[in-house]
Parts: sequence; C-alpha cells; structure tokens
Amino acid sequence: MTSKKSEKYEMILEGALKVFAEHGYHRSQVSKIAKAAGVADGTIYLYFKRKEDLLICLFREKLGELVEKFENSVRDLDDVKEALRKVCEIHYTELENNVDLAHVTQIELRQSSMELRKEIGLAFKPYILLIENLLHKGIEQQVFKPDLDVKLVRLLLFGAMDEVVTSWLISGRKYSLSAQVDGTMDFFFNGIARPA
Amino acid sequence: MTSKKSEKYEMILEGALKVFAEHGYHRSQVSKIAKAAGVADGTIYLYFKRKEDLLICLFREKLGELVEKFENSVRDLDDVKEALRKVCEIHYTELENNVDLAHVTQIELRQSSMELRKEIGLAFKPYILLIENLLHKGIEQQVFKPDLDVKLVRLLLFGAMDEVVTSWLISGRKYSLSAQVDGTMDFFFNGIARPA
Amino acid sequence: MTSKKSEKYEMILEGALKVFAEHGYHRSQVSKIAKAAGVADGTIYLYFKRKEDLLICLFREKLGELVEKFENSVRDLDDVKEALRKVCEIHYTELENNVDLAHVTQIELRQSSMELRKEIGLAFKPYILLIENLLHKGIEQQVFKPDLDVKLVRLLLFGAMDEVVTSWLISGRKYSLSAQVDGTMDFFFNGIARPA
Amino acid sequence: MTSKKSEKYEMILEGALKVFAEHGYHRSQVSKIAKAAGVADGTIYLYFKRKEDLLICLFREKLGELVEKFENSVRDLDDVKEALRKVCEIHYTELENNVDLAHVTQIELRQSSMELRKEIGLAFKPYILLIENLLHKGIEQQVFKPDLDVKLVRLLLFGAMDEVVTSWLISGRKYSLSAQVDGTMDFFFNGIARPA
DNA sequence: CATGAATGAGTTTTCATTCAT
DNA sequence: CATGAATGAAAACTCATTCAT
Repeated sequence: MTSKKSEKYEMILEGALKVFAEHGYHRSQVSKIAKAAGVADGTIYLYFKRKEDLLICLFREKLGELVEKFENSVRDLDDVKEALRKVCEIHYTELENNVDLAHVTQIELRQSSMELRKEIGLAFKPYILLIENLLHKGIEQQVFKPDLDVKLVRLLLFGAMDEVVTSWLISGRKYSLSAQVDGTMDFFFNGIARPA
Repeated sequence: MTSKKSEKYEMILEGALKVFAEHGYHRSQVSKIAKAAGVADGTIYLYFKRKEDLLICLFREKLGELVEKFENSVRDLDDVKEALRKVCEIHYTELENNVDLAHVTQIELRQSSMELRKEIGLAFKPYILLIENLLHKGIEQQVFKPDLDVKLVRLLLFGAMDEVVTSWLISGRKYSLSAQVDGTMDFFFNGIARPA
Repeated sequence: MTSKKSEKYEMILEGALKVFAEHGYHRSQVSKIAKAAGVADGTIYLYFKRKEDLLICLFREKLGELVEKFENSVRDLDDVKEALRKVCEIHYTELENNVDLAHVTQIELRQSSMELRKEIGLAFKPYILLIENLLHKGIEQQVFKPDLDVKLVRLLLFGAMDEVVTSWLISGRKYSLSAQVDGTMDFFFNGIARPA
Repeated sequence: MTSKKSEKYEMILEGALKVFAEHGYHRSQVSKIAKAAGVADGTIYLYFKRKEDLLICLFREKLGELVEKFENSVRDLDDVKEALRKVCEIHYTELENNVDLAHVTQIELRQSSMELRKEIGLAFKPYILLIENLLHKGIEQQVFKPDLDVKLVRLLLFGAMDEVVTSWLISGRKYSLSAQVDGTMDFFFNGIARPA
C-alpha cells in the first residue's frame, strides 16, 4: 500500500528512529544516523532537506501506519464504545511493543520548534479526526451524551492517553501499559463521579 | 511573597522567561537572556551553574508559586468536586493569563533531555499529589467511585488538562481557555457515556 | 621520507609550527593556525583531537626526525668521542638552522601541563637512550671513566646542551650556536679542572 | 635585610606559591590565590599590576633569597672547587627541601611568554654571574683550565644542574636529589673521559 | 586600604550542510 | 545516485580585571 519509496529512504528512517530513541534528537548527529543507516552522510541529504525533516518524516510515516491500523481496526466495528476501546488498546499496545517509537513520539517529538509542533499537530489530525468521528457517531447512536463538546473532548481523550504513555515511559516502563486500557475506558465513559 | 533572593537572580529569571517564551530554549542564547535581564553575560553564571539551570530554576520557581495557589485555594473547600473544579480553573486561568509561562511549561520544558524530564516529573509531584489527595478524599466521602485506580486517574486528569492547554497555545489562543472548565469537569465527573 | 600521511595533516602541522613559534602556544588561536595552514578551522579537528594534540604531534614528528638523524649519523662511528661530538653537532646545527623548531622545543613545549611534560619526557626517551648507549659503549671501550653514573651523566649532558640552545635563542641568536660544539665537547670530556 | 614589605604582600605571594605549585600557572585563577592568601580578589591588584606579576615577583623574591644564600655560603670559601660544590649542594638541597618552589622554578616559570623568559633571564643574572666569578677566580688560581670559555661553561654548568632538578621533579622525586652532588661535581671537574 | 560583585572580551570545539569526485 | 572530506558559523562558558561601596 505504501508506495515503494527507495530502499535507502527506509534505511535512513530506520537508522534515525534507532538513534533518536537512544540519544534524543539534539544529541543525534547526522553522521551517527548515517552510520546506523549504513549510508554516507551526504546521502541523507539526497532524501531529506534537513535534519529536522528526518523527525517530521519519521513521525508522519510512523503515525501514518498507526492511523492505518486504527482505521482498519475500527472500520468494521459498529459499537462505538467497542471502537473507542480498540483505539485506546492500539494506542497503548503499539507503543508498549515499540519502545523506540514511543521514545520518539513522547519525548523527542516534543523537543522541537513551534513550527514543528504545528507540523506535528497537522500530522495528528487524522488520528484526532478519527476520534472525533467516533464521538459524533456515538452521539448519533445515542451512546454518548448529546451535548458533548466534541472539539474539547477529543483533546481530553487524547491528552489523557498521551500522558499515561509518557508517564509509563519516564517511569522506566515498570508496569504494563496495555493493562491500563480498562481503567482508561471506564474513566472515559463514566468519569470519576459515583453514580447517584 | 517570594523570599528576597538577590534582585539580580530574579531579573535574570524574568529575562529567561521572556526569551525562552519568545524563541524557545534552544534558540535562546545566553547573551540574549543577559541583555533581556539587563546584566552582563558572565553575571548569569554567578547565579546559575549552566544554561539548563535557568530552565530548571524557572520551572521550580514558577511551579512552586502555582502549587501554592492550588493549595491555598483548595484548602478550605470541603466539597471535593468544587475543589477539583477550582484546580482546573486555576490551571486554565493562570496559564491563560500568563502566556509566557504557558509557553515555557507546555513547549520549552518538554524540549529537554530525559534527565531533565525526570527533574520536571519530580517538581510536578506536589501538584500530582494534590490531585491524588483530592481523589482519595472524594472516594472517602463517597463522592467518587470507590474502585477508582487513583494512580491512573490522576494521570488521566492531568494529561487531559495539559493537552487542552497545549492545544490552545498551539492553535494561537483563538478561544478562551478558562471557558473550557465546565466542559472539562463534566467530562471528568461523568465521562462521555449517555446515562442509562 | 616521512610516510605519506594526508597532505592536510602535514600542512596543518607546518602551520602550527609557524604560529606556535611566532606567538607561543597559548597565544596561538586555532583559527590562526587554520589560516596559516590554508584550511578551515573545523578541518583541524578531523586530524587532531584537540589543540594540545597539535603540540604533541608536532613534537613527536619533529623529534622523530631528529632522532633518526642522530641514529643515522652515529651508526657507523666506532669512535664514541667522535660519535658524541656528532650528536652535539647535530643538536646545535639542526636547531640553529630551524629557528621555528627551536622556539617550539625550547620555549613552547615547556609551556605545558605536568601531564604533557611527561608525554614529552617519553618522546625524548629515544634520544636520551642514544646518549646512554654511547656512554655505555665508551665505558666498555675504556674511553670513558669506568665508574660513570650513566643515568646522571646523560641528564647532565642533555641539560647542558639544552641550556646552551635556550640561552642562544633567548639572547636573540646573536652568535653562532654550532660554533659552541668544540667548547661543549671539551667540557664534556675533560671538565673544567686544570689537569694536574 | 629585605625591606619590610606589607604583610599582605607576603601573604599573597605565599598563596601564589602554593597554588601555582599545585595547579600550575595557567590553571591558577586569581580568585583561588586570593582565597589561599586570605584576601579579597581585588586586594591582589593593590599589590600586583597583573597576574603575571605574581609569577615574576615570586620568582625574583625567591631567587633573591637563594642567591643571597649562595653568596653567603661562598663568600668565605677560598677554595673555588669547594665553592662550586657548595653552590651545587645548595642548588640541589634548597629545591629538594622546597618542592613547591621547585615546581615553580622548574615547571611553571617556563610556562610564560618570551618577554617573561627574558625577565627571568635577567633575574637569573646574579646567579649566573656568581658562577662566572667562580670560574674566573678558578682560572686565576690555576685550579681551572686557563682557556675555558667562561660564557659557555657557565651555561653548561647551570643547564646541567637545572636538568637534573627538573628530571628529578618530573620523575616524581623517587630518589635523593642532594645525593647527586658528588657525581655532578666529578663531571664538572673532570668530565667523562678516562684520564690517559 | 579592602572588598567582592559585576563585567564582557575572548576561544575552543561541534556539527549540519555542501560539493567535487 | 553516492560519497565523505571539508567547511565555517555559532555559542556556552571562563576568568582577569575593575570600581562602587
């Protein structure tokens, strides 16, 4: 499905992922990435305009794959609650099983300029939209509250999950991330207040 | 209110806040900060061991003030729901009224090494604990669900609010942040599911 | 004669020799050396780990060449007195004909940390050993006194010649250095005491 | 005999001696010397024009004391051989018993600009002259060879002793320096050649 | 005389990026 | 397309020296 980009392109991105995850963006010299990718320093500039592009493309590429997974998993689920749970499950498990990627999305990606942050926001759009769509669908189906502020809630949902992942990562991954899905979903669906 | 640290110390920190907020940490040269603070470059190093210390101290100082405000506001509130709303309100309004600080906490502070991230985590501790205490208190008072996973929920709450602020900031502050308190609290208390 | 190290390597070393000789080690900025060598500042760091390395390598390289000359000249001389005279002659004439080098060995090289001094001592070893060997050989051949403290005498010989060179250099090279060979050898062989 | 310079003046010089000996000239910050001397940084500049002056004055002061000792010891000795031995003995024992001073004269003092080297040469003058006078006297008394090149020999003598001290210092002072007097004098008087 | 806080000039080193081969 | 040697701009930090108190 992904257009068959040059093999080197992929190798460089893989190298960047490894190096960024290990050393962080600012401590990752281009030459180190080149070595990890098995290409010459200059070669990188045949595929990427600048170092920052590596981060952006890496992010787009990987996020693209993730979103695809989200969409594939959710497509056939009519139950929006089930679908939202699936989204959360994928969010947690994918990052749990892909620590390097987690490092990059939770830590390195934030180490960037305002402009890049906007770039990132843009690339997140599809994921955010997917959540937004689920919310709309849920409202239609009268599964979710009719008066939800969708724009706000999608942020709350995403931010909540995002923090759980970051915290898990910084803590040294001492517990299971995917085991938090149930608690997270209960919070999302019912909040913390004791039912009357 | 703040203990009378050296006047220059405060001036430097103010300068750092301004410059960091405008240009971001990595693009803020020490000399620029010195100029903004009205001192010589070298003077900064009489008060701070290294550039990174500026970020850390700035953060500790400001977060300390915030936590103090949180604690003062919450102390006399017996109603935990009211208290949590107050926390959220302060969280939103303080950052809304203090864009420079918001920039630093939401953007610049994340631009740092793993070590610094841990530092930051540590400094956030009091705030996180405050939320945790509210949760415990609410459970005791049977206002919140008895089976809450407090450790998880405090992350979800904080992450949700954090993302709302970041998003508001990146979007260019085109809407009122403090106006999101109601929506946020409704989400926290009752979740998104339509009551049966 | 010298193994064909990179051309730039040699150019940089030549530049360093010139600049060190003229301004002294501590007043020689790397950028000045780069200009003298006709390369960019950064290029120096492709060949040398740090500025101090320039001094060390310069020293090793040049001293190596000198020692080679010493050994070649002495190899075929059976007469140890003749050999020692040759050593002194080379010591004086080489530095006399190579004022820049003299500056570096007599002045700049001493401007260094204790650690570097040890480095230097190590690099001098072959020369010192050469003198020591001559002394041993002379004792065997019953040309030199049988009870010489070889370890001490080699220092006395070297120190004496070294001071003559330094003094000549500091005085502004107002007299012929190589003309001091005879006087030096007479001192070495017979001392200052009037024969009984 | 020495004019009673200010007490602070002496304290600063003592501090400088200690700090220079321990850390070397270039690594000795003025503030460190001030602390060692028990005065404020600025105070040093009431007594010395610049940092380098500390080295020069230290040197002049200490060398002055040494030369005084040399002269006192030699004054009443009619036997020039005995006198020269005494000079060597003092040279070795004084530095052996005064490692800090030895460090400064043998190592730190050389770490200086060409101009300072000339300064130093000047301050050495009295010592060199003392040796020169002994040589002249010895020639007159027909104890030393009549055809000595006095200007050259004084350098050879000084250089030889100087190197012995430096080598002893760099080696880590693993042997007795004063025990080298006999060997040194035998070398000076009779050289290394086996008497016919 | 003495202080020590403040100054700011000065330098090594790194590393993203280029371009001749 | 690929290389990697060369580039040179950029910036944190130090520390001798000053001067208001």
